Amino acid sequence: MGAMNKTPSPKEKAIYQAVLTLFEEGADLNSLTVAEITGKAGIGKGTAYEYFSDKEEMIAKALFYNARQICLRIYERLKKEKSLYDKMNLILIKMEGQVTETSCIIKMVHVMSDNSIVSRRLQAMEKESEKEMPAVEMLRRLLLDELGEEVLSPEKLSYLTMCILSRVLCYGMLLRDEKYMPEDSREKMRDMICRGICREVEEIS
Amino acid sequence: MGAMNKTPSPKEKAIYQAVLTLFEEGADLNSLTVAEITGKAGIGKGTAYEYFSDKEEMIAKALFYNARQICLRIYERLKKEKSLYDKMNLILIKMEGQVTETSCIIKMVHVMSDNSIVSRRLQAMEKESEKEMPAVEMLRRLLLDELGEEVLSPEKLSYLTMCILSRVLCYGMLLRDEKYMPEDSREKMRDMICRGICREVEEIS
Amino acid sequence: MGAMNKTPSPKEKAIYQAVLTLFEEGADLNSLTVAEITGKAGIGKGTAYEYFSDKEEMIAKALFYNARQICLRIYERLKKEKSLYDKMNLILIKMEGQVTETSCIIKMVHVMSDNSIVSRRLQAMEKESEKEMPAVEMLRRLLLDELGEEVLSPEKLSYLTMCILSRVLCYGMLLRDEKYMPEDSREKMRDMICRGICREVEEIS
Amino acid sequence: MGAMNKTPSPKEKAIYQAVLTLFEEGADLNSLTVAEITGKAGIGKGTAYEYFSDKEEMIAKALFYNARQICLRIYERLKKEKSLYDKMNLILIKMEGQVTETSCIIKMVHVMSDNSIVSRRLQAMEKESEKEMPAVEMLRRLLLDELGEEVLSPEKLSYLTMCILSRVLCYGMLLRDEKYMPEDSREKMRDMICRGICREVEEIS
DNA sequence: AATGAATGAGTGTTCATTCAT
DNA sequence: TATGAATGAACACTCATTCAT
Repeated sequence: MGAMNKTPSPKEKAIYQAVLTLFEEGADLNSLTVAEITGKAGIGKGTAYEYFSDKEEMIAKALFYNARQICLRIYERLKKEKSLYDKMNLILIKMEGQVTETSCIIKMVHVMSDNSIVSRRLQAMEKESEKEMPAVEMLRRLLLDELGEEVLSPEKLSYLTMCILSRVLCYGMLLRDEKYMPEDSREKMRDMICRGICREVEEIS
Repeated sequence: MGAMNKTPSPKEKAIYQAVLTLFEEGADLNSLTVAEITGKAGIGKGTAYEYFSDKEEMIAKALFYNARQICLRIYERLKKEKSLYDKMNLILIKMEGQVTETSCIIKMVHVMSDNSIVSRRLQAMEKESEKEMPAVEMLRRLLLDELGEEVLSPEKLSYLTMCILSRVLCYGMLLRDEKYMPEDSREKMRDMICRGICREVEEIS
Repeated sequence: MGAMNKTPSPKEKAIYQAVLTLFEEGADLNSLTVAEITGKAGIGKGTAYEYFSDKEEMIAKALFYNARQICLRIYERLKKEKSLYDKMNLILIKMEGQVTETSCIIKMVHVMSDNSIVSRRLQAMEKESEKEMPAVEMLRRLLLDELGEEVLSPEKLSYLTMCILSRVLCYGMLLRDEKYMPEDSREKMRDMICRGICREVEEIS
Repeated sequence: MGAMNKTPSPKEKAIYQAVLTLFEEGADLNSLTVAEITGKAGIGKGTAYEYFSDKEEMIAKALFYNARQICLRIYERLKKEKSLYDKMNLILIKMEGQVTETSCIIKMVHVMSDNSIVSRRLQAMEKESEKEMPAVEMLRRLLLDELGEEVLSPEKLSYLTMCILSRVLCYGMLLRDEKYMPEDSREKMRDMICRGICREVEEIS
């Protein structure tokens, strides 16, 4: 019932933050335990159940909330960059390093395509709140800022959004597989990706 | 060392097939149980442990094996298509429908980026067997067929491979998020994607 | 560190008592199951793991605690006997009958010399708590009461302690092997043992 | 059916030897597995079941057989020693060191007083074969050699046998508890024990 | 006779969830 | 409202035993 719209209570925030921290510490979201979460949050196990109906809700809402906060933050930061190229480049640079803000967002994108219970919760939340995944929302806004409202058909907007998201995932995968990549090689790679995105946006719009 | 190279024994195959079937039935790979797997495979629980050291190995090897088989099959099928555009389009078409061969491959790509135990197993297998993920291997081969060996620098080849993979993932996500999309809308989307891929390949190579 | 020093909580006591009861019912300590123990203790299986890290700890601590309690009780009882002969005789008499308090102590002595996990736990507890096995502690105190502190060299004290303990074990074995022994025959045996002990104590001290 | 009386077949001997070796390697008799035993014996798992009805029989018979062989060997060796004192002293010296022939015999004595299945098997074998535990048999023979047949009442003979056995156990326990004991200290201890035994034998006989 | 692949009953342990305080 | 002790269902994994070859 639109829980997503209210400002979370301090206890809820504590849970959200705990999940984020655990994730940043390298935990596997699928094997997080309630004890770990509430322990990290500094509240009692029973208390968590006053605010969430079960473990999956804790994690799903935490992912959603955190991804949203991070996206808002990144969005503000990106405003300072002039060109689309620079904006994209900044996002890619932010993906380097083991665990980053960005990877939390990416994680959420990933989880969306599990068949896990958390995944189904996230999808339900998306439906219910009529909000898209924060990452998608951010990229869409970025595109609208760039191209002006209503220039694009919804289809093209969807395409371009996903297109950018996929490039970002792509860079993430490259970083994983060839993490020995030296910085100058990474720079070339980022350049190819950013130019690819810009080209595509021009082409489509 | 290189267990991946041997032809799997009938029992191993039974396990692999069972995991595939369960996945096709919508199971969450992270909450598969050994009892489910061996039950579906029609063998005793203990028997599985004669061939695999633990549950994670069963699932990881099953994913790897199945993805490989499917990729080989798709690769053969793609040979019949003349142009890169048609090849890509066929891959995308194959992704439609709730559970498909392709989505099994995509699943494996996903799992690779969990922090789950299965994920770590897959990564170890990749290292050890010195084989890439089947999906990557297939796309790379496709590109080499298209452009001829050694025209591309390894960097560009990696980039293009990931680039295509991420587009495919992207289409998968679009299908999920807006699955109400009517067929003609999907067709437009596929067209944009395939053209995007072709454009990129030309541009880079 | 020194968990042995605290008064056990009610749940811990329930576990200790359950192990004792099961042992009295003739169970093999090596094949006790957690389900049996917690069932007999009247608590949930999970609860036991709030107080003990694993099954072996349950059994080892139970043996230690029970043996200690029993030894304290016997020690008080023995104070009423005047002579060493009478004290020893009382201990031997207490050993008759299939399952007795004494046999619980003996059991612990036995377990100490397994290579079982429980055995290693007991030995570790002995080290850590810097307390000897309750049976040894009791006999040593008995000897000190008899002979006065510091009359004996530590070596001789150790020797005499073990000497008595081994006689008691010996009587236990005789009872097992020739349990058809009529009472008057047993009495003669006890007499020989007690006289042997007294003779030895005099001789050595 | 008196299986104890026949010379064991080569496969049986292999099992017996395997159990002995495993024991010498520090295995806990309670957690030996059939796979370990047959593996060490170099025969198939199924084969073992042609000769033994179950795991417990394997272990019980192995203990009995091995203890018997060892006792015979020790008995022959002891003949070379002139006095009872020297014989006893030799036995004690043989007990030093972590795992020894002697400790195998002691182990059997221990197992006899478990409530384990193996223990019950051993007791049944003792009954059925009308043979005592090898260690007891050996000590009894030793005493008869020393004192001549039929000087002693059966009761006194039993007492003295157990008396010696208990001293040996006693030394074993001392070695465990104070294994830091320097050699000269151990020598004193052995002296006390041997003199104790001799004194007792004289006294009683 | 000898084997070892196959089995599944049995066990230790975990952890989401509840509820008395 | 907040807690965490208590719970027991659920699960991975082991291993004695069987039986087809």
